[in-house]
Amino acid sequence: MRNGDFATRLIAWHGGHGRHDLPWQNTRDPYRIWLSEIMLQQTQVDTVIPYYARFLARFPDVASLAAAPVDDVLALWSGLGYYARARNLHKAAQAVVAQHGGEFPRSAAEIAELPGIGRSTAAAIAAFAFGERAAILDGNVKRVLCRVFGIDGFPGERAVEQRLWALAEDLLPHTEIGTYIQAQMDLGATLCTRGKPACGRCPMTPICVALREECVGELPAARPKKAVPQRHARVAVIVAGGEVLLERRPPTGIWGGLLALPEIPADEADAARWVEARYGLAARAARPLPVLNHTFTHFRLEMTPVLVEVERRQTLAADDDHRWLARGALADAGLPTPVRRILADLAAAPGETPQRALPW
DNA sequence: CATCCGTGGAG
DNA sequence: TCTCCAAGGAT
Repeated sequence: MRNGDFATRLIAWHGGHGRHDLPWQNTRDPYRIWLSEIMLQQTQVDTVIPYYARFLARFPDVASLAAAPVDDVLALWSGLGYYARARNLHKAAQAVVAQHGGEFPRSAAEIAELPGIGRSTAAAIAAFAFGERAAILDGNVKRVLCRVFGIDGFPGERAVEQRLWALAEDLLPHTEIGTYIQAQMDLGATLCTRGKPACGRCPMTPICVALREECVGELPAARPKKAVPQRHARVAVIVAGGEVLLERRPPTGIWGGLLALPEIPADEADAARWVEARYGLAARAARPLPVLNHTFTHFRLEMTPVLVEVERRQTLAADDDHRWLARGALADAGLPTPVRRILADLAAAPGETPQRALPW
């Protein structure tokens, strides 16, 4: 087959069977396209849609995003994961304002210089917004190419990925780039899916190597298995006067830069004493709350929240790294999902004694 | 280059 | 309950 057949089939299929009404389509505004591409990194369409709408309502353009405090950006990202995306998005917006006069750069090469934007994302933005002839290589494209061209080996391996990039470049049509890029994503997302691909409705049926050799289910090759480590953490739910103390996490590592519950050192037996010593707050009592398990891609975390009620919060003033959060402000705070869950459960649970008001 | 970085859906 | 990984990028 000729390379051109791939694009021709794809574009023809997309007219009648592709997706045309996603919230980030039907625009050439690079800001809206950029935001969607970042949110969609390692994240499925249905998950992104409500976040995308809320984010755009609050930050309709690059200038408003650049001018915002990073905490406001993280708050709108809360629950979406991979929070470095939000921090990089904010940094990139400021770079567009400071270094490009508020105008989004127009070439894939320049776009890729911005933080959080790699080769594939830069190509998608340049293609959709400016019609540049640039290849993408996301999960959808990797899966489709591995199957249609019968490429074996785990796509995360350098050699396989290089081969896929070269192939993606070779397959690029000379016209209708935006449609072609979108069609690649649509084919992978709606027909050539990971499990149960709909080969019967696929435009690549006549040319698909995996289909012909009956190895669609084996391609692309799976990621090599690795043991997932189990970690444990105790976190302090420090409550005073209906507010809970949050502490900013270090800029690197899990939940970097987010406000979260303070982590109690593993060798610290007495949570109440630790709170008194570290924060100068007089603790009345400490009691464990229900354990919560959270699974990440690369480890599991068993979190044990310990409720520590303190006399008053005046001795520890809020600063940039410490915040007292009222229950009503929970929804608007940039918290990691398990922390949000712990606090929501606490707010919903009955008090320790029926007569006493909820601690928070 | 292998590892790290979140969360939720699907099977 | 468990596995696998989705519109990847930074280090």
